[in-house]
Amino acid sequence: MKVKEVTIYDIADRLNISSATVSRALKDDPVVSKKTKKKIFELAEKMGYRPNRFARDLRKGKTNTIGFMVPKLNSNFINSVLSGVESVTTEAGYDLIIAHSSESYAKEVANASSLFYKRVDGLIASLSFDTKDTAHFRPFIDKGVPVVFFDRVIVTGDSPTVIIDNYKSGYDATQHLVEQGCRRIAHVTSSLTRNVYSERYRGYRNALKDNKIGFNERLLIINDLSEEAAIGAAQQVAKMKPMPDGAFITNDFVAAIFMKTLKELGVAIPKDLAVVGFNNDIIGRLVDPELTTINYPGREIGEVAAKTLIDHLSGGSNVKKIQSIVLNSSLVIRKSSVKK
Amino acid sequence: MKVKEVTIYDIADRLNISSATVSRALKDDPVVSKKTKKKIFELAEKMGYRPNRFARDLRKGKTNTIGFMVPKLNSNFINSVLSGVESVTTEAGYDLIIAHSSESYAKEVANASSLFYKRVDGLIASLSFDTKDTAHFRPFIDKGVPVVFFDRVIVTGDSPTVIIDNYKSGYDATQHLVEQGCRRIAHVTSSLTRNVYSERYRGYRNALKDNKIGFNERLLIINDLSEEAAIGAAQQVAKMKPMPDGAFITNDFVAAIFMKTLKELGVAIPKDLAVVGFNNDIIGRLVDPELTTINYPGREIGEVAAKTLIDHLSGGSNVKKIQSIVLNSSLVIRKSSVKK
DNA sequence: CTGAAAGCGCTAACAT
DNA sequence: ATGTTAGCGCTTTCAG
Repeated sequence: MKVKEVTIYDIADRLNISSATVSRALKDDPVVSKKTKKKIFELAEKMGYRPNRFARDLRKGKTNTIGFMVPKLNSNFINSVLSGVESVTTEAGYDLIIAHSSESYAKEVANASSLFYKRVDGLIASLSFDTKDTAHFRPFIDKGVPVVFFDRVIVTGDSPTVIIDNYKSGYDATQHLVEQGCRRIAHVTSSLTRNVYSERYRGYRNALKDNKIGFNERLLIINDLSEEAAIGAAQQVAKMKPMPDGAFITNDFVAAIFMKTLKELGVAIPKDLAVVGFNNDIIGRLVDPELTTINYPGREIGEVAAKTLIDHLSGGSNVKKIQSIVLNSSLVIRKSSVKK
Repeated sequence: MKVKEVTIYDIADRLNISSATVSRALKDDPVVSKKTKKKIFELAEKMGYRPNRFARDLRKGKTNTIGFMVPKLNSNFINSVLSGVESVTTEAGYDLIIAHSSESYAKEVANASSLFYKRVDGLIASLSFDTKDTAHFRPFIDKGVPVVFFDRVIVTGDSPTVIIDNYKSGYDATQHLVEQGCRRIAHVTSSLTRNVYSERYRGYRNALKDNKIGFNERLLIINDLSEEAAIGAAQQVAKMKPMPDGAFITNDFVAAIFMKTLKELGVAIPKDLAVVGFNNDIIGRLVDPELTTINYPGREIGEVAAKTLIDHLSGGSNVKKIQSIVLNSSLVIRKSSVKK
């Protein structure tokens, strides 16, 4: 059943020329005459020739493959990033291998090793919740395989990061709540060892401070951003006396569930409690009231990360020279936070 | 900067044995003595050896790669499927190459060709809206590369399909609306050339018929399932006189936007109009009222599709013998449809 | 149990 | 403008 594959030798034989000429012609090398090129293309087409990538990769020592390492796949944000990455890499002729860690450090380390053995030409990565260090990226750096981090990053000095200004976004979100008259603002977020969350938290703290509002540790709720955690956070907030009058929540999914749970508990939003989310997922426009959020341009992040990597790969810029690329983010005000 | 890669020859040289023995040892071939194996493993580890996949692939003539062709990536359902596929293929040691067509037939054809040239060992695919035929899958079949379709499928006789019973699901959804007292039931769906939509439509029609409700062509709204289309459908429905009292909508995202738009137009849901969606996306539980829907087990579909493919690849079952695998789906009743 | 050697298909010197 | 040839790293007969 298995049909024999056509090789450049088969083409060469039939045309009584050398395989080298065929190889050159197929790459459209200008050194080959138009006439022979034409003959070769036609015959290749006719014989159903398809180039053998392994032979080529083996010869050239590169895979034309880029690794995409993320904590999860079932997130709107990650999927936007992926679509941005995909469009750029495809355009540039690279394949993508996707690996996700389910937010586990151990799995992330395993994935790194797997991609390393698969010899990806470059890596685009965002870290898991509990990733402690970047030792597992060392092999890539040591072998000269460029790595670009996005979103959840660690600045290593070897790999650029593509991010937004999480500090400013956190500050803006909090400031907005203050301007709406909120004085007891809860912050629902996740592990503060991750830059994205710690920066947003720092923005929250500083906005409070600049408005002379004391920080209340009980209003800081740290969890794993799961559905259960979101429900728990809402229940916790509803029980507080006095109840908070605002909440800055580090992602839209959690914010949506948080709002829903509070509504079920009889809390009016935004009247009793104003809510600001993060990410600008589509979900924020489907819930009632519509969710104020921070627009986080996933697709652009993906495009920039991929472009940076490919630039480096094609000998353009050097990835080591870039520490970070910061994209614009902005507050999107909707009904969930407007008290006035 | 580029560090030379360690090969089996380097290991062989250092140990004064042949590369063949090293190769065998590395594969844990029982024919190699425990002692030499141990030495080899240790040295390989120490020298930082990593096998060269292209050399191996070149030699063996297979890529250990599976193609995943879908119409889009930004869909909850597709992502569930992907996560199911990913877990199975990773487990079995296959890489995944992902290609999406943005619902374009032309792009789908191009993707098929690209994956064909990349010599994937197998293919898992779901068709675009306007895909007319499966000629672009012919090359795979002809070369003996197995293809498994899921969700949006065409029965070819060569490739199995993994699906749910869309007819029954459509019937159940409609029947449920009838039982809630609906008599003028709109159906919002997409291109009836795709099996999923035509089958659901058939279920809708037959449920109406079995309940002696006449079919009204004006209540059938066909669009591209975009946000704009969903808004348009809602506006269209709101203007009808008499207004429909129920709607069966072919996906949850569209249903959510449809409901939201109607609510803004002053229509009470479910009282004035009951809604049933399709897919059981998380979004359905976040909107108000919560959305009645058909549970469509994406992850299981992905797992089954991948297992079927890999089974075939490892010489287990023969993919040609299976025409289709139908997984269970079921009606999930929530507030958006309950009038009583 | 181990070794020698051919060859997978392609590319890139180095000729001519 | 084209041909010759070596070799990328591995697996797999075939021999011992």
